[in-house]
Amino acid sequence: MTHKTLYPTDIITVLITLGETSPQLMLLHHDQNSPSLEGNHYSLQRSLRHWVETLTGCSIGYMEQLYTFAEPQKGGSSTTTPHIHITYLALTNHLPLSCHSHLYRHFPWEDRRSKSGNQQLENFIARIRLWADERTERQSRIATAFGLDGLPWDDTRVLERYELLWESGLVPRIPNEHVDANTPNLRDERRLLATALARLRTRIRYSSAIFDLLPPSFTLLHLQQAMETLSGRFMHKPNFRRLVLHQKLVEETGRQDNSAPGRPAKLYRFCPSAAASCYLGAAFLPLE
Amino acid sequence: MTHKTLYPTDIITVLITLGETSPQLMLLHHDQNSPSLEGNHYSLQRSLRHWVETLTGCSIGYMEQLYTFAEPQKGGSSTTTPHIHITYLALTNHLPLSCHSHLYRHFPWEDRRSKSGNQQLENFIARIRLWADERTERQSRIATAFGLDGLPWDDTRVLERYELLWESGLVPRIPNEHVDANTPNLRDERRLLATALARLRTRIRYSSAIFDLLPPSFTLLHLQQAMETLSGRFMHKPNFRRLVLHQKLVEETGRQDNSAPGRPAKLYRFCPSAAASCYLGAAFLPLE
DNA sequence: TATATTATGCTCATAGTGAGTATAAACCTT
DNA sequence: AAGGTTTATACTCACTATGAGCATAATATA
Repeated sequence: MTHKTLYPTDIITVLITLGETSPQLMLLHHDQNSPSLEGNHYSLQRSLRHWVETLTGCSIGYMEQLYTFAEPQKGGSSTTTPHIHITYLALTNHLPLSCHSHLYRHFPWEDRRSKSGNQQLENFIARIRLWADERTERQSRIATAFGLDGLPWDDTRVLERYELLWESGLVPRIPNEHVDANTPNLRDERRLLATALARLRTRIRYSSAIFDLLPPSFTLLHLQQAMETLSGRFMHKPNFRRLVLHQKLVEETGRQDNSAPGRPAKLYRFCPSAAASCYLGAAFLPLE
Repeated sequence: MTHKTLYPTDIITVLITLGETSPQLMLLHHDQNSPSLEGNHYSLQRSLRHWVETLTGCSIGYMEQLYTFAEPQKGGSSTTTPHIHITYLALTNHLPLSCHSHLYRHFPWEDRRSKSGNQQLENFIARIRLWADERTERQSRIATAFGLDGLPWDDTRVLERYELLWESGLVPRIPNEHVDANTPNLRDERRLLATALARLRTRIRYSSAIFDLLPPSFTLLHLQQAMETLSGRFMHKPNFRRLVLHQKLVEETGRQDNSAPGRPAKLYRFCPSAAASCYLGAAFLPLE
């Protein structure tokens, strides 16, 4: 019997909450100092969920495995056994702790609602086209990633965009700052965050995951703004309402929200019975 | 400095080809006996691709990481350090080796084209409803997974279906046979295969991955039958043609296919320029 | 009472889809 | 050579979802 190859492995959870204008995130690093988790994939996610919940005091809704990253150990050559980072995405509607950070601070160009984000994006596109030069391979990657040459902007292509910016040197290759103090030793942490944002945007589009980021009752505008914050795009209000109501995704609570000016909005609650075939990927307003 | 937690880790590649009536698969197990791979996630997939290609003599098209499974080591309790299996999905249009197996042999109920598959599914549904009893939690999982109570059949929910069948005991919990001789020691290998089939069906629906399973030139019927084989459903021929041609996914080669009886069909080739916003998830015929 | 502000409801043109039918081009049989 | 079989390809029609914009309702405030 030969020896098994042993890799240093840790588990990183990207915990997402909804902020005012940006998704908030918190990284939780499960490693050798943490209590050991159950050992099979059925129970691993369950016990990881419990560990995160007790550590942060929040209640996690949607959770899924994101990606497994491998990176060379510090100082080692590229063929020494790499570090393994198994990463998870978790959503919560309330986080008692406050040591989290704005996701769009790391990716301002992913927020197409803001003037500054659009300007930075425009700047990037101009410069990355120079980098691409005449190479058609690069040009077509750029076109699909950034929605050029008649192709539409796809908010879920976060990772493609980040990789192109990284390759072209438009974002610094070695980050000199970290998300928070107890950050894991992932060399390029933004790659993980880009993966998380991409997955998140896919999930809120094709599943009812958005409701795990909202309080139990909400107005349709709250729901719309949550979608807008996460997708980084504005939506058409009447069409968004039609989209949600037509699918019977929500039901009236009978109460109203009087905190805002104007006509008070009805409060709704999520209707899980219609969640199976949920689709919220329409009703976006055109960009620029 | 504390010790890092070390896990025995291997990499399993699920290599998929197109057979006559079923997807074919081959599992490739990269472990301590294999040459070591490059250590970061950029190069890991690249060197894994190269390793698989030289080992099998095929040329891999689409490739992506699937999922990372953890399972307790044999004989160990549930809290000892688990085995880690990092798994990848890879597609090829030609495999010189012949030691592969029919995917639907493991999941006959996933092939809705065959009489026997439909009958087994019907049988399963009847029996799993008894298992669910009055528990609404289980009932709703069953309804979305199997497309009951007015919900549509979703061919990508392979894993949900397999998990329900596993939990209810309708498929044996400990498999007594293996896919091939040099199979990895994954306790429940069918779970990996179900994950692979689910991902595969999603990819051919929303990307141009199907063309990596076809030869360079093909008729529209070849293309349709490839989609039918992988999704396990029949499609509406005129509508499928319209779907493909309208998106300009293919272009004529000028040649014809005279091997089949009847009017000869035009041979087409894939048109990568239109691949960015590829969608082949329509034109399915109704079931039953 | 008038006005601002927001919620909610409605219309209309268009594109995509499901379902079915009609024609075209090959071969085979007699 | 004529007619039939088989498959490819083209077309029609109804319906639904969507994009875009407009109209009305209900509250607060001046």
